[in-house]
Amino acid sequence: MPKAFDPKAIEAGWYARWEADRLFVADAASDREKFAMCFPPPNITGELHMGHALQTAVYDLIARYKRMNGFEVLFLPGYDHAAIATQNVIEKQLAREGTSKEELGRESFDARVNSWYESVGATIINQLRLLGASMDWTRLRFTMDSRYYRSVMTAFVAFYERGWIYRAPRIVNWCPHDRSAISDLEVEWQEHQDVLYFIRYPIRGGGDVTIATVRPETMLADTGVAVNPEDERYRDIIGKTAVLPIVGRELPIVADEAVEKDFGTGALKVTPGHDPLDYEIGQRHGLPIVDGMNLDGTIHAPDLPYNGLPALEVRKRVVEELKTQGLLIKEEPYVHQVGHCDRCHSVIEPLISEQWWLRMEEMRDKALAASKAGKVRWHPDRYERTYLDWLRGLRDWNIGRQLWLGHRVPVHRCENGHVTVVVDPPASCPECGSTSLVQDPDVLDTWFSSALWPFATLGWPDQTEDLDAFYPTDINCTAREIINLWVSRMIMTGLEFMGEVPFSDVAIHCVVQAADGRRMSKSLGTGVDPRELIDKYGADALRAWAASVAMSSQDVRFDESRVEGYRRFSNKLWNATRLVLSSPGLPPSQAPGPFERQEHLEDRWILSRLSNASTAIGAGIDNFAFQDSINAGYAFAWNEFCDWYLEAVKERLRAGDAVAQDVAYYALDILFRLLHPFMPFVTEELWSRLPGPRDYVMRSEWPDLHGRHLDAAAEDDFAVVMEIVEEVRGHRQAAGAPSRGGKLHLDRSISDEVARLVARLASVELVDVLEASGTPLAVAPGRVEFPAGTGDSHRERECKRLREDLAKVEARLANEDFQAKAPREVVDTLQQRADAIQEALDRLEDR
RNA sequence: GGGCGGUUAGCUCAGCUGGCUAGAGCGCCUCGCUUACACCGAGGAGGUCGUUGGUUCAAGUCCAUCACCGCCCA
Repeated sequence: MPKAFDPKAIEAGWYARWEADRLFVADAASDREKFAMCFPPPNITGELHMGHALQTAVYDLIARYKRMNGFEVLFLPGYDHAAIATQNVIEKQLAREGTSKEELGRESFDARVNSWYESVGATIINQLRLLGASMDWTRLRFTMDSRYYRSVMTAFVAFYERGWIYRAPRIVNWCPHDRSAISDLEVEWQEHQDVLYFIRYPIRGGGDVTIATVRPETMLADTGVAVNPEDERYRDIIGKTAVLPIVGRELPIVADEAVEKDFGTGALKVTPGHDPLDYEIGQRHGLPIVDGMNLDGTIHAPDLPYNGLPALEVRKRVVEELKTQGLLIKEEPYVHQVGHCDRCHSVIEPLISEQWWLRMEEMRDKALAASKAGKVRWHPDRYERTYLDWLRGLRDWNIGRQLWLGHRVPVHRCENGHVTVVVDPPASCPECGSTSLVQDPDVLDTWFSSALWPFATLGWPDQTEDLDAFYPTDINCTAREIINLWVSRMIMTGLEFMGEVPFSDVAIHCVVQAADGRRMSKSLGTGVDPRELIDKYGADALRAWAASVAMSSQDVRFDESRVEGYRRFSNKLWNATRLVLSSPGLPPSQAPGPFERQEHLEDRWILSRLSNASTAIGAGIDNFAFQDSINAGYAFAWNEFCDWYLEAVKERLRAGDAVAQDVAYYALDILFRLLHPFMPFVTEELWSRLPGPRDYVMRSEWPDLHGRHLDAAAEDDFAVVMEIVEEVRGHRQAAGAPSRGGKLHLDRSISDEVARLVARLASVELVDVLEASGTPLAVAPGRVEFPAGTGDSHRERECKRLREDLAKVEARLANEDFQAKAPREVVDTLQQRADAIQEALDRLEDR
């Protein structure tokens, strides 16, 4: 075995073997209990980032754990076409090449998109393999595959037939760059420094009213003025008519409770075509809608010189014009939230547009009922409220998008105006037989297709064996921001089409931030590429780090040194194994135990600790507290097995002691299995090197020891060993003595076994008698002496510390209320502690 | 504006239903290349647990208040 562990040397090889031996392929026909997870499909927009790496690590550790626990596990991979995002990426590419999708035309664009899918899809798959994800690649799914496409169409038709899909003009969030509507959830709000303009609108018959707006350019589409009915200032102008400057349109002045008295002047210009609130006010008062903007974000005002100019340009010109007319009263700096497209970051324009809508009422109610019945458990549970709050306020979903990429709405119109909504494109109109059919140009919101993921991937609407075997799936793990976009919608469609929630548990993992505490950003260069980390530290290190932070109560600032720490851990495991394997006279098989031969204290102790670790690691996974598992594994392996056990048995191993060999092998065997879900590569490698015939560690049984080997007496005795050793070392270091040598005398009350272990671990010679010149120990009756001197400074430091402790403890014990009200146990424990400190002090002070 | 989370060692984070003598990794200081590992070993320094009140025999842990940071939804 090489002296240092090199992740690169083993990782690729193992993954290839796992795959070749079909370890990850799920068998729907198996009679084992099924466990399924459909991996959240990454967007096919490019490389995977740290969030994906973390999420993959979590999923995969669960998958491997469940396999080891005897489940037939399906871990299904895939990716998502992410319509808007992907279209944006490809358009940017085209722009760099000096062309555009319009120039290419729809067909060439499609070809371009398809080649993109191929290359990026391969990149994503490759990255997941690098991470060691044990996914069933035979079941890889893509939302644009023909089968998946058909599922999406089927869902649309089913909704349509239920009467839940309709087409209607409404105010929507319009992205002028993408020339598409987007949903409320796809709007990002950013703070803008703007100007609030106060503009005077004359009133017919005398007087005027001043309104305030940050968007003067939209006034061209004003159709009313509104004031709050409670507002004394404006009571007498309600019902009058204002005249819109520049345009000359007559604007009824209406009273509406939605108007905020405190904003601006309290009088609101109403532009129903370009503001959601104004739209509602307009509806209530029968105000007409004027279309003031083109779909590319330029101003639509046919009779005015502004027609066709960009909105910001018109803003300037309108303000100029108002100034000349003396109608601009004042300008104030104003900070407010402006919506941006979360994909291309353009400013969102609210405008009226005819769109496809999906009625959500029935699905929402079913989802709420399912929650009430406790069908979905959330981890941490507080996220259930996030989900429920959103559901309760849910409105109809705008599922149409005006993009070139995605699932085309399966609505076909013939020349006679008949509408056909079917899964497969019809050859002719079922009503009039016309063969001149035109399909609706809109595509579906990407989330519409993702919402079907847990069952569409399994073959729905066909009643496939997979669907039967693996639906409902078990766990969904994702980021907070996806709860409403995706998780809730999966739950709703799952209930609707499958009659059952798509998974029983939702785990929300943390967000990995850059070192500055902000989101990692490619454009700012604060992103970290998981592949670089794998390259430097190995996939195991990255995964162990991910498991240690994934369920943090807050988002985590990325700290590379923690990943590095787990690489060192891999190396530690490697070298511990190397030491054990160097023991002469290897046992022939891997069936150590049940340890009928006489074990030494250190053997009984490490077995007890191992048992403890196995419980802790399993419980951590079961409770979605992965950090507990990884911490328990790390502490056991490094601080107990390596630091104490191996040091204690080194000589026995070298001497070929069969019991020590058995115990060491056994502990490593169990340890690698316990760590395998977290660090699959290094554990596979090391486990395979242990003696005896071996299959794959993932196919071995999960070693839940159920308390086997627990040995309280051994733990107590070994604790004494550790205490004495540490004190001796403390004295040694304080005395400036060399790292070995010196004499130790221990009282007869200390067992021989403890004494011998102490002598070995502290590198001192045990003596029967020690002259009074030795330094007394605090933790046990005994004395230690080094050739260089006694090192009283350590002793003095200890005395000081103990006296301070004692004072505190005694003060608490002296409190009558404490004695009277605290539970007996607590009082007793504290009293024992006081006694112990006193005892130690007595020993130290007795020269 | 509504809701949620966070504020613990120089840094990144643990601390469950109150009993802590507050932990880990990294970093720092002092020793040590002792045939598993210098990707290491031994020893050590470092925290009035954001503020101010309250409940309690006892509060990092519960309640309230304020301050700052972040997220979600309007």
